[in-house]
Amino acid sequence: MPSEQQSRYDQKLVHVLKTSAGVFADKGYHSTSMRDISRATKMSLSGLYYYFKSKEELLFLIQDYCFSTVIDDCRRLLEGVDDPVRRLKLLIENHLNYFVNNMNEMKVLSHEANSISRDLFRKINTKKRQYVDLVMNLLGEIARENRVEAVDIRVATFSLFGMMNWIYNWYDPRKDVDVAGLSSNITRLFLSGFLGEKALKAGSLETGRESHLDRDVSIWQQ
Amino acid sequence: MPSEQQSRYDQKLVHVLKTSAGVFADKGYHSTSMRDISRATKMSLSGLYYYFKSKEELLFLIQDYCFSTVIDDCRRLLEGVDDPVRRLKLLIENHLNYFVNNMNEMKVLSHEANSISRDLFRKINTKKRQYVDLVMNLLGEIARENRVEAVDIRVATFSLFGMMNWIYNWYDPRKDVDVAGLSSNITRLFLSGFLGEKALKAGSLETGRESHLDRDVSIWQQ
DNA sequence: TCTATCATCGAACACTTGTTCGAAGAGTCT
DNA sequence: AGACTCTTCGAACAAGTGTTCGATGATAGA
Repeated sequence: MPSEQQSRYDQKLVHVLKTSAGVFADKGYHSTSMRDISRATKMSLSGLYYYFKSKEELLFLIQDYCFSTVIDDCRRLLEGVDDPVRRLKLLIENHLNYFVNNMNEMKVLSHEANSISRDLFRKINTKKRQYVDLVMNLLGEIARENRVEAVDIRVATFSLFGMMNWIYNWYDPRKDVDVAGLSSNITRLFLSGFLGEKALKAGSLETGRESHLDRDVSIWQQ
Repeated sequence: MPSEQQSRYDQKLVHVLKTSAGVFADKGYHSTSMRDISRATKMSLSGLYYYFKSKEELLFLIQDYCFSTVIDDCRRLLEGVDDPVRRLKLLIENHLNYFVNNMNEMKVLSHEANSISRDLFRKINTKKRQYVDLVMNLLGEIARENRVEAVDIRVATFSLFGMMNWIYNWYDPRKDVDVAGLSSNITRLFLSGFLGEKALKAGSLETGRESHLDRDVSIWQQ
């Protein structure tokens, strides 16, 4: 519904990207052949190259599109929210929600980060660094406000990312708690861990089920 | 010193495994060719096949050897320790210490878990499941003792593994805190997060620098 | 020194890989 | 209809893949 303004080209490109992401997520980038992609997309081998000029660019398009959306959504969500703890909670919620609903793409993004050459890697990495810095600064702010001590901010930052990004290794939507549960669990786990004994004083830690995210679930809004 | 009982064969095998692990960690398993391994080990292409019968078995040997050591070390370390919190702390310490000192092998183990075929995958996965269960039971015990509520044990378990296993994506021994610091940070982060406001009551959470691990640092004890 | 096992090697094989190219189909305008 | 661009395709190529095989050097026990 959001826009039938996409050209046939865009629609098909999106279809190819999504399908390819599924195959990459399943078999891994390097052991997926262009023939596998051709089979999955029901397009001829050479026909694929009308949409990108190399297998690597295909990977890049998936990663870039996917990551850009996470960041944009995040920015939009945090707009106007000042309390850093609240900001962090929203960020975690957004990240996990997106991850679970676009597991294939996010797995490719997390797992194949180094399967890409220098130039293209740079492009994605600047965005990634911005995102990481956002979290790191947020944690720094929270630490200052709550006089958190004896915690290395870098370790804390990447511990949080580890908790969130590792889920593609184990999370099964059919067996495990739903996204809201996952989100509140990880938020509580990390935040009260980070704040330590000061967790209660910090307030705003109610694990309410009131999700701020019932928006579209797909990256490619198709 | 632990044993010069190794035959020339064993010594060379270990050398090949360690070198290969380095290449795999660097370029990834699937985009490393046997010719790359041949170059790195300074052995002929065909000569390699005297030590394993396929590229996949090489990967398996690395993973199996590496993971077996982590588990064995862990078992030995936990022997006789009863307090579950203490047990968990030792486990985390062991895991991280091993990870940092054998970054290549552990990266291959974490990152290339699915690059292996069904049969061999099974072999490693039974060990892995034992290890995961150990942690999961430990957390269950701790949760019961301390009346931890509103935390999904499975989420908590894999969050911990996420924190620990993600480090190959960011940890740089030259820039970051040392292993002891990493260990105490993550332990504190996770444990006081898991216990929540009951962290203090649980005691034994002093982040003492008294490491229980000044033992051998290499997997292959060469 | 002879011999049997261990360890290594060069050369080749069969196969898959990513990518290209020219041609032909589909779609839309005049 | 024709003309023009957008999209798709089959066939082929050069390069790289994992693996095998028979032969040769090294090693150590008799």
